[in-house]
Amino acid sequence: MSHEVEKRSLSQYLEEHNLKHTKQREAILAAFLEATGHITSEEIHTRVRADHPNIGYTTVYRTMKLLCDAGLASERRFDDGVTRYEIEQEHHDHLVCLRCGKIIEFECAMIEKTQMEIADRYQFRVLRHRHELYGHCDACAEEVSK
Amino acid sequence: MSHEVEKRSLSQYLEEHNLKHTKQREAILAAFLEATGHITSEEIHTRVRADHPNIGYTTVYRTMKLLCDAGLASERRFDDGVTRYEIEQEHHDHLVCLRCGKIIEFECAMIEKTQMEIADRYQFRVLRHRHELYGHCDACAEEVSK
DNA sequence: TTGAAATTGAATGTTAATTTCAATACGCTG
DNA sequence: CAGCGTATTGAAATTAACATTCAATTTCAA
Repeated sequence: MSHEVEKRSLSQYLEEHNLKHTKQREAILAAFLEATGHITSEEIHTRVRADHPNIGYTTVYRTMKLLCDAGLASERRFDDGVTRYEIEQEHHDHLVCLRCGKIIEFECAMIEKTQMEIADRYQFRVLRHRHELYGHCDACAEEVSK
Repeated sequence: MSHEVEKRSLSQYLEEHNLKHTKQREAILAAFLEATGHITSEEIHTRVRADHPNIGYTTVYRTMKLLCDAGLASERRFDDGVTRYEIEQEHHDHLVCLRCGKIIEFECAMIEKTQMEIADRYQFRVLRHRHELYGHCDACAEEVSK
């Protein structure tokens, strides 16, 4: 059985917060971890339903919020207006293809540093940021120019 | 009379696209230009109503889209989920205070350059980007720490 | 096993954006 | 300057995504 670390992490969070350990939560966590990339609650719902036909969308929706609180997932909302979830990991930013929806992650210490300098200049305390580059990925750029 | 340049610019756009020149469009443009900063259609509607009580929200909404198409305004949507409009100008990014809503503009050639280098690395053609730093402005940071 | 408390999920509510459609205004054309 | 085709207007309805409600059900500690 995989994802043992995450399962334990969820259990710990549930215990610490006097929340209950349910099959639904377990199943949703598993479905989320098995998927790769940036996935919507809808998509997670579809996947989780394959094995657990009675799990409702609302439960998926609420569980994803819970996984975010528990530090296992993080929420992203790009310009298409739908919320997606990704596995929580080191901070990074995104390249988003406007044609095929492909999402590439990047991180750049230089930009992070520069951005703090800018904030300082305005006496601004940065709590979080978003930095997204929208355009066309390699394959789509080729298609478009045809 | 002020905003002559913008008025002419709008007229030209309307003519070129076989659209009609109406009092509403004129009034909405004026209200938008008189306001400073990042304003919602709601707010523009309220302002324009002071002088023109019969102009409906829908018209403001549509006219703001039109002004964007005409290159006079640009649309922004920060993490609070409401769309705001700003006067079209040189490219820049934003610092957004999560407490008071204050929006500070910044621009940084260094970051722009670095970001293009990153895109190149992934063979990605950037068409636009968003770079937003969320946190507390000077005054709010002080309040919060009290 | 039992019962208080948390969870579930269908249905409903919310919020902001967007579209519909009948009435009206614009601005050519004659 | 009157007529007329087309664009525009604005109130109301619709949509889309997120969020909440509540009665029924499940969990888990005692």
